[in-house]
Amino acid sequence: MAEERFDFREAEPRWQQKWDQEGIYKVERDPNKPKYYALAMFPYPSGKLHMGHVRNYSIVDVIARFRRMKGYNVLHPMGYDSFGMPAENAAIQKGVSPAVWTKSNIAEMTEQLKQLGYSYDWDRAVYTYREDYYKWTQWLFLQFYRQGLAYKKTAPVNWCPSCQTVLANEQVVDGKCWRCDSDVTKNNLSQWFFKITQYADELLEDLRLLEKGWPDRVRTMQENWIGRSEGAKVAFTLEATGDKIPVFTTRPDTIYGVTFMVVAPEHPIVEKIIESGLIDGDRVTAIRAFQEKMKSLNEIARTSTEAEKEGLYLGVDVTNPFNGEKAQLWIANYVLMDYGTGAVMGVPAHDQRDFEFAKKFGMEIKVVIQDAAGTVDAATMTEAYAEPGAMVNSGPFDGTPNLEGIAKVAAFAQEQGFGEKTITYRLRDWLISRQRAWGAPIPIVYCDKCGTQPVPESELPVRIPDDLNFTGEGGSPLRRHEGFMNATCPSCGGPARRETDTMDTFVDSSWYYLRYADANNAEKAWNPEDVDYWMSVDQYVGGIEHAVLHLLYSRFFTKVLRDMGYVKVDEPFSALLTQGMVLKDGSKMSKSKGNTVSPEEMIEKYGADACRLFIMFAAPPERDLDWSDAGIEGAYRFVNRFYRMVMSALPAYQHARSLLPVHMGNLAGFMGALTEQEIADGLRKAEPNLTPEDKELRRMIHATVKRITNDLHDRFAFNTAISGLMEMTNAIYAYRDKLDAEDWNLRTLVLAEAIQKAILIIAPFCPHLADELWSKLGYQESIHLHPWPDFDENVARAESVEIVLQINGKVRDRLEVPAGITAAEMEQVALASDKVKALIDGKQVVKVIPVPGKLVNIVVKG
RNA sequence: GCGAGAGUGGCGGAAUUGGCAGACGCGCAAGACUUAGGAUCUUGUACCGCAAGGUGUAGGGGUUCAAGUCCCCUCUCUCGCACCA
Repeated sequence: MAEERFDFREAEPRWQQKWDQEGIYKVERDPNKPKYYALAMFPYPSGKLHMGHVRNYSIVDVIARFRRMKGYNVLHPMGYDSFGMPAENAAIQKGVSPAVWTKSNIAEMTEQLKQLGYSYDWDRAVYTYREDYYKWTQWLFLQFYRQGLAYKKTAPVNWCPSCQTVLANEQVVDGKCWRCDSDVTKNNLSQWFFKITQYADELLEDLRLLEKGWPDRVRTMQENWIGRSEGAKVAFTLEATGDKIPVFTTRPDTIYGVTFMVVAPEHPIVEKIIESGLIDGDRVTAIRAFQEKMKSLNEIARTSTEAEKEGLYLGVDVTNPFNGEKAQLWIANYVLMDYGTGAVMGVPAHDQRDFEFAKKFGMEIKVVIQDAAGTVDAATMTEAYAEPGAMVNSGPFDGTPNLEGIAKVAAFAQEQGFGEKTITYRLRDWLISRQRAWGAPIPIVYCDKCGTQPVPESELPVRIPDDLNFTGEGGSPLRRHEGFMNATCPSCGGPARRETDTMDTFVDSSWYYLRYADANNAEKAWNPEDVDYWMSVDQYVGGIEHAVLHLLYSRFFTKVLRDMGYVKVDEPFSALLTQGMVLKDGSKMSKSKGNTVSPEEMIEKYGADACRLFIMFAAPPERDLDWSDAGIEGAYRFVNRFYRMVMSALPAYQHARSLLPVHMGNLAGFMGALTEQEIADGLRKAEPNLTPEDKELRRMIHATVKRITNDLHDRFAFNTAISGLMEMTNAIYAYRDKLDAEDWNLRTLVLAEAIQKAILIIAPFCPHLADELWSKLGYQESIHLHPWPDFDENVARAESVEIVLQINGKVRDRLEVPAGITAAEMEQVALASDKVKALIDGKQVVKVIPVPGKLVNIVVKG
């Protein structure tokens, strides 16, 4: 008996099959229930699940199961983000087609997900690589195109030499490719973009809607990424050619302090100056050398704060439109072509970076903001003065407080016609072209006569041919596929070339959460009624690495689709939980370090339930979790301890049932289960016979149910919820040992109630174990369709509580007092305590502070 | 450099609103059962001290009857941004 264990190897697959057959996790729209959309970021089908996946999906599964039991209509779907490089690499290396490789990985991962007992509605699975999905990705592209939100332009773009494709800015991390870590270079190419900058302001503003639901960290990261900056644009004049060079500045109030100007080495004005013949050959050679040097450095090396400031005088001067003063024109490493206007005014007195540059190259420092004491002095200053002050040496603005000056100077420039107030963003448009074949082809053809033509919607999808030749050389295989390349122009019917770039896989994942609402629609991307019912996602869970990638793109998509009338929500994800990583020995699991833990082996050894329980118990969800082999052993032991607890209580449970009249619900016979109502009614009858131990167990159970419910509902404190469950289990063990079998009567309902509630609570964490034990109680229907246990406030309330007596804040005694005790009574009993009396003897009681139900602090002197 | 988060026993972590620091688990120790146990059950387990008692939440200071929690300074770690004009 003592060695009895939960036979997970037999029971887990059996329950999985039963759930599948009965379709208990399938979900439809239901106007009579509140809806709840629980979503995990869908995986790339790389082959096998890793522990990070298990953690992510276990968290969402617990949330989904809990909400389901709480009476919500829960949408909990899963799918695969299944376009992308690894499939193509497999094709190149192993000669297997990307589709075959992807499909077999999906099959394997789906099998694993099923083994873990996740409550997905598999009928709603989405697979981005399939025609029935990417047809709609292409359709969405056409909608964007029609709105002018998809456009093609030639620009310097990020190029990953290893992936042989361009990348969006968000996909370049520290100057390296987010996927393969190679150094990214800049290439000038004609590429397709989505105009995400058109939504920059709203994407920033609406972060406020997410204040409650999203972590500060992610909101801040998006805020920084969008990088809104208010200021002014002012055009300086290159007298020699008459060209205007606009600069962007956030400090127009310092414009009278300009002593030089710097442009990016690749700024077009540089070419113009060279072409104009204004400067001699030696200088041209020097400029060329400087440009070459900058080009050879990657972005990080060139623009890091650590890097020494480098610059070169171009030999020409510009004129400040405010005062007509001349300033030297330079190029320098620290000025970036793709931010602002690529040109910066140099105000060394009031900008630290300009100060350092001026010091190094011997430029004049001119003070135009003065502090109250008048101590800012160009001759003695050792760093830029960036504090507030009054404008000086600033013509008509002298005496103006500089913070007011910012707006006034900008307004003046606007009046005079050489500048304007403006806002600059760090955010760039989203480059979506990829020179890869395993993605959704961009539905565009090029006709010599008619130009760029969108593929008509009726001709979608533009299919990826299944006879592509993956060699790894010579660019995308689509380019070499004649059948794909050659198209007819939808406008004139003449011969045309097809666009051979595919879309960034982040386009696929920017709308998959909408497709889940209506996953099998062959006529439309989705039916608005379904999307309106299910959206927005109530709880989204995934890794922090998508803070400015997927999460920003999806927000953008939602806003565009809202403006086009396809969705009604402003934001796709009302609440976001970023789960921590799963570590081993303090560092990230990786094959190269050899510190991986395979979910497969863990499930095989301890079962899915133990695995899920450990991962939910070991750390709060947003924190990193260090995998511990001893820890999962502990979870495994608990699963069995729980199982034994219920099994050993079954005779008492059955005894209680035999004492109750057979109810309608129990007509199935003696194997029928006790309903909550029957237990509650029976306990009411048994009330006079209940011993203090009985009452204490009931109190403990009800109080703990309350606490756990709160942990799960309000704060995703799965770890403390599980510790509560363990405490319940410990209490039931202790109680059971005292329950004398000779003395059985309706009292055994106390135990019946306790185990029933405990099984219900463990259900979201250990779904197989719970259903197994639930059926042992006699229930025919799955526990996962049963409501979450409730608790009775009156039962949960303790009759007496232990209070602490403190003297000067130190604990000196403890007393058992009635729960409803008043502050005055507390004070009285505290001062009556022998221990307290002895300790305060001969001292003066200054103050007595009673805290109801908790403690009394006696402050004494002397 | 800027921004965010974190720092609590041997370890993972708990303390929800300023009110008993260390719940729960791991590990360890002892006992019971046992042919045996790495199974199971029970008990103990922050530190110092024989004890009474004292000390203790990165370090220092402060507010308060009372501080892991609030305020100020310092240190360390993690993450994000990083010459953004």
